[in-house]
Amino acid sequence: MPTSKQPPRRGPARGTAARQASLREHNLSLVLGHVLDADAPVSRADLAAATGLTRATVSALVDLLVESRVLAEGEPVQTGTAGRPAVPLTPARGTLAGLGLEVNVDYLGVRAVDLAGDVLADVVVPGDHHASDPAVVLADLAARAADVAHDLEARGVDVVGASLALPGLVDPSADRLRVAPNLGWADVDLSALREVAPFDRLGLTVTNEANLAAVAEWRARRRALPSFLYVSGEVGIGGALVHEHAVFGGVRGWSGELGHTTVEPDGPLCACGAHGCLEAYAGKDALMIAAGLDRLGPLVDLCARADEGDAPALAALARGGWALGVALASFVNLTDVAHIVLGGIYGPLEPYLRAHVAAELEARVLTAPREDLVVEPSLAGAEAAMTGGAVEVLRGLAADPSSRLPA
Amino acid sequence: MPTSKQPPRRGPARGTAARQASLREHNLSLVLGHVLDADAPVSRADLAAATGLTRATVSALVDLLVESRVLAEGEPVQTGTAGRPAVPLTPARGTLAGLGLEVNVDYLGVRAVDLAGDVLADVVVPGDHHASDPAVVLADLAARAADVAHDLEARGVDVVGASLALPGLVDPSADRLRVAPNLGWADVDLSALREVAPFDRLGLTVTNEANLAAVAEWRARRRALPSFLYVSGEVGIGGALVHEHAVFGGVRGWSGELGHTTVEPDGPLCACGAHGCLEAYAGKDALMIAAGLDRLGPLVDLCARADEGDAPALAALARGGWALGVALASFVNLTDVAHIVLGGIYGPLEPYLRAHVAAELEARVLTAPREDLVVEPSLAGAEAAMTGGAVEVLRGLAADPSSRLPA
DNA sequence: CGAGATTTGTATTGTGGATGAACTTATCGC
DNA sequence: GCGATAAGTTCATCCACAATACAAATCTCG
Repeated sequence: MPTSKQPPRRGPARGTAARQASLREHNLSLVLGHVLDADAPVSRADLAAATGLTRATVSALVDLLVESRVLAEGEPVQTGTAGRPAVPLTPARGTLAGLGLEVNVDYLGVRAVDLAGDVLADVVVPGDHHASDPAVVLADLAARAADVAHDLEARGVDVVGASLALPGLVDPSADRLRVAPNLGWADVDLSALREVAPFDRLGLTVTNEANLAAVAEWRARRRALPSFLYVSGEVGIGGALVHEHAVFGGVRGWSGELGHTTVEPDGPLCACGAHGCLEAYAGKDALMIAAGLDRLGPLVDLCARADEGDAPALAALARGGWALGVALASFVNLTDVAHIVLGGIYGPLEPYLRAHVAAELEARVLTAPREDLVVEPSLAGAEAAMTGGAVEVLRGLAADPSSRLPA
Repeated sequence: MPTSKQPPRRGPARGTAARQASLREHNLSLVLGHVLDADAPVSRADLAAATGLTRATVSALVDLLVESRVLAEGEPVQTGTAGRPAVPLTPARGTLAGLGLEVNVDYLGVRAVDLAGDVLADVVVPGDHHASDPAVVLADLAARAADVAHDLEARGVDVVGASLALPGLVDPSADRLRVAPNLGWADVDLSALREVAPFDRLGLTVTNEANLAAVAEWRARRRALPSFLYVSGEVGIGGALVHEHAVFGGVRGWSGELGHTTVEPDGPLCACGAHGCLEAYAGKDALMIAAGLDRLGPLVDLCARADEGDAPALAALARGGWALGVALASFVNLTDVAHIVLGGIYGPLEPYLRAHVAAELEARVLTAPREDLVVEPSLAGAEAAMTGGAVEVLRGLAADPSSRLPA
């Protein structure tokens, strides 16, 4: 999880001493998790059966969660069966919200999501941030975030945290953005941002855009897909592996540079200085240029050309799809992931890429003859990373609801 | 961890209800972990300071662990400082042992290791298991394991479990070996093996050889390297990523087929049916044949030729090292791992491969200009997977020492 | 329509494990 | 030998969950 950071320890026996209060924390999180994951409202009795706790214990925990506005009680409904009707419990609406922020090449924005999944605020500001000044852009973003937080709090919503998505390599330990090629940013110190309102109150975590988009995808699939690879196609190509409902964040906290998987060692020169990287075949710039279009033009131009049967466009997509398939096949052999979600520009392009990707996967994945490998376009919607950031904040809350309990 | 298997759940709130006994389990494991990780014997007071538990609680926990022969108390030593001398606590020697088993192409064996790291029994039987009959080989292995377990128990050693390493894709959910190309095994049902002595008593987990070798490497480095990539070079090439002291086991429990990373999409045909896989450049067979040697010959032949300056041998190693570097660069870009350990045949070959690997990493790894990336030969010793299997059994014990408490 | 059955949720008492303070044990320094 | 110091133990207390009993709300059936 991008949010959790433990101090480094020498051995495998991580963690800290467990005391009585730890039981509370664990069981609060357990109960809350069951309510959040459920498709329909559940009762205290349901929770007791599902968790193995007694009804008395569940009641005590639920009362705490209701009091702290995390859960809401509905009106009892007659189900037609014998017995006292159950009180339905649901995630509270409009009480607590996570803030998801994003700076990307062509927009910035702020989105607030509550525990029920409702979007309480949504600000998306188009703009060209190519070669922009980080200080200016981030100050603009902070001001808009402060406005949103202020409005929400006036409406009685507690904002519990904020998460910023950036299209680049983030180093959480050094608290800086290492490099975001498409913004033209490098070595941006992020610690100063945490001193600025509203982040001085809310806190702020900064994460790679693909990782947070993957969280949004996970939620969009109703938390039902435990493991998948999210591929974020933009100018660069990011990947985020979700494994057992957790984003695998790379060894040092940043990762997923799928775009710099080598496809052909002596292939075209990539912006990174190496030859034959996936990005040089299947990044947005590479596709647009190969199709004879403006590098900065809208993606729909490429789709339109392809629909017309334009030969250069089709060739660009075939080559991009082929390269993507080669890179994904290696990735699948390494991780055995069985589900691949194509996001970013690959969402709309999926119909054009599909066959080319599938052919390489079929030829190169070891388990292809025996196992199903699903490749699908993303369901996470527009500005997925903004949604994912907000969801990630709420996931942090769900992992430790005791932090929100009234004193 | 290969040993732990939870039932699949829908959401992120994994785990089960925490009750009072959970505190004991957690804190027992915490205390034990500190003793196992320590470089020197520690006292109860040290443990209290390190864990945050009170001395009273630590004492109670340690007494349980001593009683169940997991920890041993030494004689108090005068340290020269004031105060009552501390009782040094160490992992018990010769009381509990894990059994590590392995079937590989040219040998099979059984190794027993205790909590102190001593090898209590070691049986390695050379033999050619190319195209062998799984039933015959596994029956042979079981008989030798039973002998070892019997001898140990006659010496008062409790054997707490067994772990089998196989050079292939293991599917723990279906309880079968899917395929082990170099043994010529495919779709071997492993559940029957669990009914045979001694595994009917000891239990048995089956894991990919590279994953267990990585565990051995982790221990050989004194548990001090939390994250690294272990590369197992044999006829095939496996990889195991250790992340925060845990083996990343792949999404479905098997993984790490580094050997089938595509190096050149139109490269030489690989045994898997695809073209240009790493294995076709840098697998043992590929190297030997390219050097003009017998595919099945000993590795020292290749080293000898290289030492003589034999041109085909040097060319084979250059090409293999180049391909390995290309594949590892993609892997590093995906995971940001900062430490690569070369095991199997790459241990002895490391001096010959080093420069070629490093050149490609330097050219292709995004963070190469800024970050140190260490590539080293393995320290885990011969038959690393056998050691790793035994260690893994003991790690399972350390994670839940309450299971060994006397009733 | 009323008595029993059934299920939900609450109140009460008991238990296990950690805490914290006081106590005992063993050594050092003077 | 005596105080200081540190390790380890004893014991009363607290806290969270378990178990049991009970109250509340609905259905079923005579």
